[in-house]
Amino acid sequence: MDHKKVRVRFAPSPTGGLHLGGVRTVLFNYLFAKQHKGDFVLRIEDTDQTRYVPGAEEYINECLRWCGLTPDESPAAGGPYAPYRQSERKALYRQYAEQLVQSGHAYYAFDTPEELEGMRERLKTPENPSPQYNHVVRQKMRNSLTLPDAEVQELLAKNTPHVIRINMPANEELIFTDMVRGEVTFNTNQVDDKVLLKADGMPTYHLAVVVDDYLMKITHAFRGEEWLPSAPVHLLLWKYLGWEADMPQWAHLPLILKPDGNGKLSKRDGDRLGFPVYAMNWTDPRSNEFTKGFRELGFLPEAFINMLVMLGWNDGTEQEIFSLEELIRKFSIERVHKAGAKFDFEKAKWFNHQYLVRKDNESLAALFQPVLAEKGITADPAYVATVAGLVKERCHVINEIWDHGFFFFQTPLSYDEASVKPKWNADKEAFFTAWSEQLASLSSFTAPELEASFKALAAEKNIKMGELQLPFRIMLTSGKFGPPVFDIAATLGIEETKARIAKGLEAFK
RNA sequence: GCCGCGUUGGUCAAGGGGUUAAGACGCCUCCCUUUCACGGAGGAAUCACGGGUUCGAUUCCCGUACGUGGUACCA
Repeated sequence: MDHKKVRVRFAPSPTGGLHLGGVRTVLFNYLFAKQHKGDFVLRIEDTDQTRYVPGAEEYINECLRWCGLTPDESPAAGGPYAPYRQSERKALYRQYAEQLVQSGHAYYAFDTPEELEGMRERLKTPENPSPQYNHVVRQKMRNSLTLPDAEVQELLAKNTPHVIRINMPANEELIFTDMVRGEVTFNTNQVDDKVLLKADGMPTYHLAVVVDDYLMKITHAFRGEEWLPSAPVHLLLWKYLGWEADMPQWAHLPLILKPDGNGKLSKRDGDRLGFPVYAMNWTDPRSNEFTKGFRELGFLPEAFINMLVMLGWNDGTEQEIFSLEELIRKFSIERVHKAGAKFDFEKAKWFNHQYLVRKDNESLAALFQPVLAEKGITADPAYVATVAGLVKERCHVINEIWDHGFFFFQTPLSYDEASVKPKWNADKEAFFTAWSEQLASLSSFTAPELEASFKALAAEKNIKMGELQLPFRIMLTSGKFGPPVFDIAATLGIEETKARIAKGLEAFK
């Protein structure tokens, strides 16, 4: 093989939020590059000016930063092959398209959008619902293959709007080796004369991807499986441009599918099924449509990444939890699955839970502070860390720390009285009144101390612990949930504990 | 329609001519815990179908079915 430095790229178009599948493509690119001590470049494919969405590029940068998958070269960071935004490379592409026209591998086409539409309408039949501009149809269209030379020259001279199309050969078998699928075969009859250069002078994806991959010395091209059908166009372009020897190795990654079948996972499915599809919150600046993201839902980036990598890849062992460093070491494109994977949000939450439990309390507290701030609550970092430590094993996402620990930040307003009242009596009331009184005499307000004195008094008054613990819990938390009661009391502190006992006693009467 | 790609429990998946066909998520039962979780022990559940090849196919080949992607001056 060769000894070229590995260079890969992620080439999104800035049209909106970054999809799960996009992040996974980034991840595979990144892991492969880092494993081979290569470069990972971010290239923005903004050749469709009508679809450009302001803010989308910044959003992509921020997603990558959050995930810890920072590109070595990008529009923001620059690099030896700048610019990395295709709109800024516009002037570059035309010469290559013209070169292809010269060599007979491409031609000018003057058909207007209306004429194309008309052709499709005319040729459409039940057997052929989408007629292509192919080697037979092009004979009847207005292009430099059918028009007299003089007319072509005149049209060009008059700046008549035109595109440049690839001249797909008839009936050629194209074979290439895909890193995940092995040998893949196509017949050129099945692919149409794709537009290479649009009327506005911008290249289409097809031209831009090969020109830029060549110019940027990309060695391995990973992209979603949806690109497989247009691979023959790209293969031919590499060949016709005379760059065959430098063509990257292709890897078409399996898609991430809807959990309930039928198609690629889309952000619509997330809304419909109640889970995020985008990495981070995204608001479309034009429609103001809001789509929630994994980050804001309370996912940890390392868990998000781990969950994504397992969708289509495994190392052959039973291990499921991997750090980024470990993934860089162990990842192999050969072990990537060929088939698409249905997204399972339950499993995604399980991954996050694994990371939540392992994470230190201080970090969790820091991540949880914004959630508290949103509720107008200010709390001491050390206190929040204690709470996080107490409730984390029952949370799937950061935000759930609130669901399982809200009572650490606010006194219960109402109680699960149905679980207390039926068995409530004067003896129990007396117990709590007495115990509350003696709290001040404890040598330390800690869980073991509290439990010891609680037990002692219960024994003295001849009441079973179980009969007492539940009411106590409900006084403190309002319901049947939460960490061990004495841990809660110890965390709350003596004043708050006494206050809650008093308040509970009132409510249970 | 045509073309490409795919198909191991509900989901993610290991395996790959002879196996009791791993493991994880989820689900169910029990234990732990007089809360909820964590944890532990069990359980139900899988090789799409039909032909070959073979002494033997989940595994190799061919069909079929199904799924999925593409079929734009979108990426």
